[in-house]
Amino acid sequence: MANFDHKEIEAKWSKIWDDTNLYKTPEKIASKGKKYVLGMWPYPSGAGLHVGHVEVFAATDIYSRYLRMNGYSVIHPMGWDSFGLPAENYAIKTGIHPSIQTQKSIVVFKNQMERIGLAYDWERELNASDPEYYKWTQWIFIQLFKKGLAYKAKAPVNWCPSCETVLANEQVVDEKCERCDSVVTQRLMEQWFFKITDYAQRLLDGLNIIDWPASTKAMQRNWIGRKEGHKIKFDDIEVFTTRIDTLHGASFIAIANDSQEGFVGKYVTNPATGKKIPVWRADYVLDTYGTGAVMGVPAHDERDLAFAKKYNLEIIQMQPDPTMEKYGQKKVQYRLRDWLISRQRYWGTPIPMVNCEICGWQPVPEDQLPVKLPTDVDFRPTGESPITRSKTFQKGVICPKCGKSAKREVDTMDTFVDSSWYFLRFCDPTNLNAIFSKDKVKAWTPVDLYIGGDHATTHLIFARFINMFLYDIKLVSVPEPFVKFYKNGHVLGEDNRKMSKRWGNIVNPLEIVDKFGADSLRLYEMFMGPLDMAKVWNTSGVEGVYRFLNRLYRKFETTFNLDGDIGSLNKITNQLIGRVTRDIENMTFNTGIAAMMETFNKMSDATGNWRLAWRQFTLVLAPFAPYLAEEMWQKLGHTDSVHSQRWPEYDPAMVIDEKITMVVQINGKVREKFELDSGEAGEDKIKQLALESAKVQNYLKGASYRTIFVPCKLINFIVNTK
RNA sequence: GUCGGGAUGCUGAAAUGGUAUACAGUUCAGUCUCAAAAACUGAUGGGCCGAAACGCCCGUGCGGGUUCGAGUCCCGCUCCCGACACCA
Repeated sequence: MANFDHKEIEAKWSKIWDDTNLYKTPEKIASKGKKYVLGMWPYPSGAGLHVGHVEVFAATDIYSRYLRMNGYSVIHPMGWDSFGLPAENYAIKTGIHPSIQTQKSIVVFKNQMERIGLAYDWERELNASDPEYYKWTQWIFIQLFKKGLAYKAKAPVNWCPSCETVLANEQVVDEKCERCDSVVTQRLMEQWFFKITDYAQRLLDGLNIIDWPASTKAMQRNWIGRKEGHKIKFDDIEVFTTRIDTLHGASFIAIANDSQEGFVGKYVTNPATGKKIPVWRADYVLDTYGTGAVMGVPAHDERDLAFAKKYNLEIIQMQPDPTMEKYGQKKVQYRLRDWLISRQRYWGTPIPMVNCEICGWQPVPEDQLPVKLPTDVDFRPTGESPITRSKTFQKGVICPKCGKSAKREVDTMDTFVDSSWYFLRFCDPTNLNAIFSKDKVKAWTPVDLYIGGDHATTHLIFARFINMFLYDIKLVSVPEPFVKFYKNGHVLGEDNRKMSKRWGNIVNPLEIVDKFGADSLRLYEMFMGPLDMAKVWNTSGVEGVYRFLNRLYRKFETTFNLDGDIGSLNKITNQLIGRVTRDIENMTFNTGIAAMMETFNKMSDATGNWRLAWRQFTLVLAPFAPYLAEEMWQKLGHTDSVHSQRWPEYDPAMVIDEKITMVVQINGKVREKFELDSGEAGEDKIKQLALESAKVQNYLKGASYRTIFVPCKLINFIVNTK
């Protein structure tokens, strides 16, 4: 028998869903309430959608469809994190402007997303590199500046001498440039920072009220790195320590070193002992943490000991003494550092600041936003920001304060700024007068379910920070933007390695769609295992779910019209509804799909009203396999979409099996099984049956015993051996 | 080193403290076919006893413990993955 024609039904239903605007976000929120479901917006790369994207997007798609069927008003939007280095590098190589390449990639991505049946409201589509979007990214920068939370200061940055450009930390791998393998050096440059350190404690506290994976929370806690300790003065040198109880063992002071290790040539007083101790420069002391100086206690710290041994410094043996606390002052120290957002790159949001020789840095007046990215720019790297070379960018720029001629900032912002607030703009994506309407954001936020990669110490902390800032200036109504976050595990290539051109192990999701259909692709990726675990791709697994869908549809075609009395079918589909409901709620889609397969396997032996059974099955299948479910729904005689139906109710009374297998254990080992009517499976009955069994008798043999009875499960005879 | 997560058949994996290996894949055998593919049926942790059936033993990384009963809880390890890392 022929397989169902996935290409035909996908084309047919895609068009109808599009024409009827089926996935439009409702204007008014239903009495049941709202749900905001979001997958991290992707960078639209030239390579098109990756199977890893599909995993995230299929998961939010299933969940949002389920919530919609449960009567919630659901917002499930999508957009493009389109600024960034890959497009710029491509431009350097080919001369094609990044906006052209980006636009092309977006078209490809969007097409591919539609082909895998993702239920997005495209009327809310956003694009980070669109001036209508980055205008408001700039606006946020100015609000931060006005509150003293954006400032410019000298800072060391990563510099690739061969590419002649600044690199982000993520682009430095083992101290080498990710692209050309040159050793990266540090340069001191004037940079813009966001003062995220002001929010350190609140970012830490907020973790207690959100439902995130333990690992992501732990990473953020470590990153913030709160430590309670003491500041201690050794004359004019102040140190930070968490072990003030070892103060009397401090035999030297080590300060951060900007040239070479060695004795500074001066002594300071240990306040606890009154002794003079030497001050040394040491490699292991960081300028950026604490006070940039530590007290050296060789007897209690390995690094201090190593240093003391190396330079033959005194090692004082002692026991910790809590009374030392009186020599210091309590101090909370964080590891978190301010967020460096300047980039000497072209393809990003221009920093909306003007430098005046008299008035200093001034924000561009808000009515002059956006500061548009100039198009007359040679992207080739020369060591300065490419925008410097624009002939138009600085034309007629005046200081907003004094009106004299001034210069614009030529750096752009880190793309993580763009993605720190996009989830808010989705609530009111086309607003021309404001960043968004407060009411609309209040209505839809927080995000109820957020799924994506584990950017614990980048995107996920930056977005919390920006949201918290917007909360402080009363634009946003909740301090935490993402109530529940799920991270997806990586999908590895068939050879167990990260998918990469280098290994030639990349699976193109669209090839899978062509061959097996969008439903099979979705189902397979969800069936592979738990969402957050790393998975290895296996194409024969796709064939497995494909076979399942074909078997299902063939059976459907020959039975969907059969009416009949309520038979065993009704019970199995009721059980299915119960299981799949629970599995979607728990985000364990793999077991939900297994439940559908199991149910289908059972259906071949069952009897009853097939039409009713298929109706239930189709509704349960709909979030997972939207195309096939829609086709089945139509065959069942409906004229409206399966995706606007209510999620089926199940009758708990129907779910109880009338036959129960009771197990008889002897000392915890299974020795006998009985099938019983559920009404009869009481303790007395099962005990009587067990005692009648020759096998059980053999084990009991007149020995004394007691029993443990677990209703509907088992009876355990504990025999007194000896 | 610190923090987090894991370890179950040949593989992906399932299992509110209660019948371990559901659901798939793989492989093998069979049906159909001139043949192959597809589809369908069956088998697929190790061992023992057997002609077969029935049955028995061992099995969830290792060693202990709690419990009538442990993949699951507790203590101590080993290994793997991820993040951070001279953070005082």
